[in-house]
Amino acid sequence: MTGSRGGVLELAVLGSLHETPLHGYELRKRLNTLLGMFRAFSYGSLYPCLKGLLNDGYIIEEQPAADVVLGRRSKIVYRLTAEGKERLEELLTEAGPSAWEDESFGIRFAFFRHTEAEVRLRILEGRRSRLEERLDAFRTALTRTRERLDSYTLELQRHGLESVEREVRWLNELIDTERAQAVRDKSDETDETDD
Amino acid sequence: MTGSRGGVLELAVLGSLHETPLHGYELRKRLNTLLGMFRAFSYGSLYPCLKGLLNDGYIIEEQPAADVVLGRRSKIVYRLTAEGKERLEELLTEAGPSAWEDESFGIRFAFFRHTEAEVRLRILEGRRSRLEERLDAFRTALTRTRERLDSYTLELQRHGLESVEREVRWLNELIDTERAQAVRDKSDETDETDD
DNA sequence: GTTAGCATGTAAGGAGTTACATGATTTT
DNA sequence: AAAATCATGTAACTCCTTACATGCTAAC
Repeated sequence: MTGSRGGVLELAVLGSLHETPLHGYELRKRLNTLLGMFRAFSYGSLYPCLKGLLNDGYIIEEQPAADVVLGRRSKIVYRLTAEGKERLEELLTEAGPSAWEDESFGIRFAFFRHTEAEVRLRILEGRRSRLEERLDAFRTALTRTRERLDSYTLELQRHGLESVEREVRWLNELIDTERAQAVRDKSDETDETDD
Repeated sequence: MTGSRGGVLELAVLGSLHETPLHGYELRKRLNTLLGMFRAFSYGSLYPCLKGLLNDGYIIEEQPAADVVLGRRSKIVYRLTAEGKERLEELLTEAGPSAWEDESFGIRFAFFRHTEAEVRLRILEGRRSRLEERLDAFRTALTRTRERLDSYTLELQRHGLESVEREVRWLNELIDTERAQAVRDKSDETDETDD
């Protein structure tokens, strides 16, 4: 509890290291491949973040494997500790605004595999209402302003609107799938107890 | 040249005030309607920005109109100065990476009406190659990593990929339109000189 | 008469980036 | 032997947000 980084990088790092131990350079590449369409991190933020996580005991330097030992130093491989796993779980459990805002939703979704079904649903629904608020605000503003906008502004808004509506449809499908899965899980449970 | 704000807010403010004088509160609402689907600014950044622009002589406080005078003070209306118009033109003329990155492209596009046709084309093309780089990097990474990803990660990447491809198609259409317009403008010119 | 919205501002801080500095290792 | 890429790190800075502080005005 020393570093209090609280950004989205912390989650990204902990989540990545949960899959497999990695060194900084490789970690960054993975992250930027995983999230390439949404954002990219620089070394200038990654290394200090790793330092902080190390300091807090969430990760440790792994003793190098036999085949990497001789001669070549450098390459500091980090591994998640038990405290780190706990911390990651804690981060993945909170389903608040910080989970469905633009900057963080992508990373949250990327680690849905490790997120509880209930939390997944609340995050998807939170994201959806966030976007719907945006659509409502836009439509309200449209009726309020009786101004003629130029064609570029109009085209920008049309495209933005379409993008958001498209994401809402995507979320609808995901939510349906999650709900169906939840029902199936429940009936499985019942079947078992009914036997 | 004192403030050196250099952010995207400066452009947004100068661009908005170029259309019509406004006070801070109203300015923010307009901006957040105009760019609502992409981003939103807070008062905490807007007011200091206005202060800086005022200090640099890019904007001035307008003497209140007769109908706003009596009783009610507050409401500081800002108007673009000649220097401010020059500064705006300067900002709108530079067609570098700062024009087609994620954070700034939307605002740049929103003020395309005030941007030269040539610069418009270069920004649209710059944005497109930026996105195509992203697509290439992704596809390269795909062939490199022979790892099985979980369904959520896969779904995230699929959606991200589709979003970017969709924007590229949108840009293609815009570029075609711009090019056609440029040709038409040129032939108009020729017709006139040919007479 | 109190809530909601209009209106302006500041101080502290967050979450990153850029640019720099350094060196090992692999490829050409 | 030069160039590219792998690898780690820091200091200064940027741009913006959050939270706070203040007061007016309109609507219910």
